[in-house]
Amino acid sequence: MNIYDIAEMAGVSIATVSRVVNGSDKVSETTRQKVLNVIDKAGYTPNVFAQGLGLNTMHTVGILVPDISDIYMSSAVFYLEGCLHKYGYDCILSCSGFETKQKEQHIHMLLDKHIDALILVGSTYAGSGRDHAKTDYIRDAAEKVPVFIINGAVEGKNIYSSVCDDRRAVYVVTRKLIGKGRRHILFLTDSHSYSSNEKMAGYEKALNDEGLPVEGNLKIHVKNDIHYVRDLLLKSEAICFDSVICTNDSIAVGVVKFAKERGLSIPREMDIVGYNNSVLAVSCEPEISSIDNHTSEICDGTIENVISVLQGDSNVRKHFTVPCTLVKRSTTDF
Amino acid sequence: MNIYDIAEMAGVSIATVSRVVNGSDKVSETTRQKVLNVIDKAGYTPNVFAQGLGLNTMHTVGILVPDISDIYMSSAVFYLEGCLHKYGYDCILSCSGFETKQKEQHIHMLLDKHIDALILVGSTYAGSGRDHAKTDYIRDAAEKVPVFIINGAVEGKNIYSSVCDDRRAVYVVTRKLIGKGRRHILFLTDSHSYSSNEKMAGYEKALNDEGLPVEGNLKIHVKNDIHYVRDLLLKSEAICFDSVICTNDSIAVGVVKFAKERGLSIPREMDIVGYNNSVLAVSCEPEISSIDNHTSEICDGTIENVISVLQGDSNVRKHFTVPCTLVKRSTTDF
DNA sequence: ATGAAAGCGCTAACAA
DNA sequence: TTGTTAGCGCTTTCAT
Repeated sequence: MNIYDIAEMAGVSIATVSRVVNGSDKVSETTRQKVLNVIDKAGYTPNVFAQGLGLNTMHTVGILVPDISDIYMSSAVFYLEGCLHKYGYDCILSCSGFETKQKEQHIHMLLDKHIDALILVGSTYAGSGRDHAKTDYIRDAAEKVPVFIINGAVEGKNIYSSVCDDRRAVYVVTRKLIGKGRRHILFLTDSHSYSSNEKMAGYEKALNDEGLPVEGNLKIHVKNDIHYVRDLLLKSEAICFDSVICTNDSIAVGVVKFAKERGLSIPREMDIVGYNNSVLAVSCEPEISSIDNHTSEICDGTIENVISVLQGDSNVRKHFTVPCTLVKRSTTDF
Repeated sequence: MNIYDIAEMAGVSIATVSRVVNGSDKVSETTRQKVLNVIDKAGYTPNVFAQGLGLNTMHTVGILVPDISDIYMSSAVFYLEGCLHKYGYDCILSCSGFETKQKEQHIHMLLDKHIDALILVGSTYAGSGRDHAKTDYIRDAAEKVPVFIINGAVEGKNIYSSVCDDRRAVYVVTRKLIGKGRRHILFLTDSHSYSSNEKMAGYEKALNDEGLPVEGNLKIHVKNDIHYVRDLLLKSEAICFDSVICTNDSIAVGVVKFAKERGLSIPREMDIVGYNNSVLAVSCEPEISSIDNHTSEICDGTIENVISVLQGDSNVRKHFTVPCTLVKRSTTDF
């Protein structure tokens, strides 16, 4: 069942069928209806490969994610897919892990499929935000298709990025903590990504602005694992702290478990702040105050950009920022 | 940069290039190397649309999921994508929601892309397992491509299904509960899916086998929402129960919150069993004993099937079952 | 072992 | 408004 069959059945040429299928206005209403009827009866769908060959697009965008089983990224993909679907785009999903080699390999595989755009989810793709060379592979990809980064900033032609204002969010929270009287604020992260660095920058700036020292042993890199974090803190009797800022909720849950094990009263003796405002924040007791990075807004905004760029719109923001907000629960009292 | 360019540069015909690219053995080693060199230098990749047009495949499989932000499904997709990638397949991901209309629409969109196979993740696609007509849309899809169901059983030509032995797992746990002396076991589910029904069947059979009545008000459908569950139970003073089996961990967390609010000692005064053994089970306090349905095994097994079917292998299991196991934590003591 | 040429199903430029 | 036809880049049959 191809365009020739439909043309014959409708008594028109394939060009006319093509026009009808593609909604051209250069077809009389009569023939349009005639063709539409035939198409409907025959249940005809254009062959996407042939369309792709002619137009060099199959209306797909590639979504690259380090780990879709991560609760934050899966919800991002959920929003992205939903928006894209509305605009008639399908998405090819690929999980690259966190290693550069693999990231590049996955990007190649996606580019080979002639995707219309590439979306990189998570700041891991933005490198540390310091070493320019480490993001060269993104600029390479951008030679072929527009690249959109969710929560990461990379400079380059044909690259569009979005971030949430992590630096500011952590800055504000840290100052609140200090204002309340905290003096030993632990900063726990599981990553060296752009986003993680931004958060840390906010943390350090707040300390500086308040005239407090930035203590090296209060900035710790941990595994993204509840029990690992709990056990690490239980073992680390040397470091003393009275509050904790975590770069995701999973880490924060580990801290809550630590505090309970130690018999600490939360938040009286220890404030705990999580990140991403995921279901993990409300699954433990006390429920965790968590910084919400408004994933849905970032994703919506990004897809708008994607569509604009694909439609040749020139007024597209190369970079936009979404504010973060602290969702207050029971592990803080400010 | 196309096959003609390569042919010219290598001084051979496009047919030869094609043979080399596709690993045909009807090429002399000399020319193979010559062509390979040119391809390498030029950085040539075949146009997948043209390949697709000729071969009617682009080596993609469609993955349909009701909600990728769900922690269980995102980890399933994680395994699936990983396996498929190994075999050189890309996956097109689509999130259909739980409504039949939408499911069908999404399946159509996937089929239009000429996917090589369709994977349906989650028992929501298998209907209740009772009403045959409700799964007709799956059989329709199976006319076009082989369909594989993760955790659901549907009969039909070209349909391959996999389930975990939910019925047995719940049966065993329920009997353990009864053996321990529990007499009012609450069963909480958020779905009417095949899997949910299986779990309930195991629950009921255990009660029957132990000579206990199946009380209607102890089988409750709830929303998949921690606070909703907690509040519902707090309000429901009329129903009395001494233990709870939940069809996912999120519900179980709600029950834990309820029990703590009521000041109940867990598991002395109340046993709680979760499902899926997700991170939610270990994020609360006490940590939840949860039935693990071995998602990775199901996914691995399914992808093996996918590859076999696509390679024309005839010895493929139409249906396989993976056992579930209870991961014991602190909300049970047997 | 290699090449010539006919499709695969569609879009779009050009003609009518 | 409609039709004719030349690609799009590849695979594959059939010669050689």
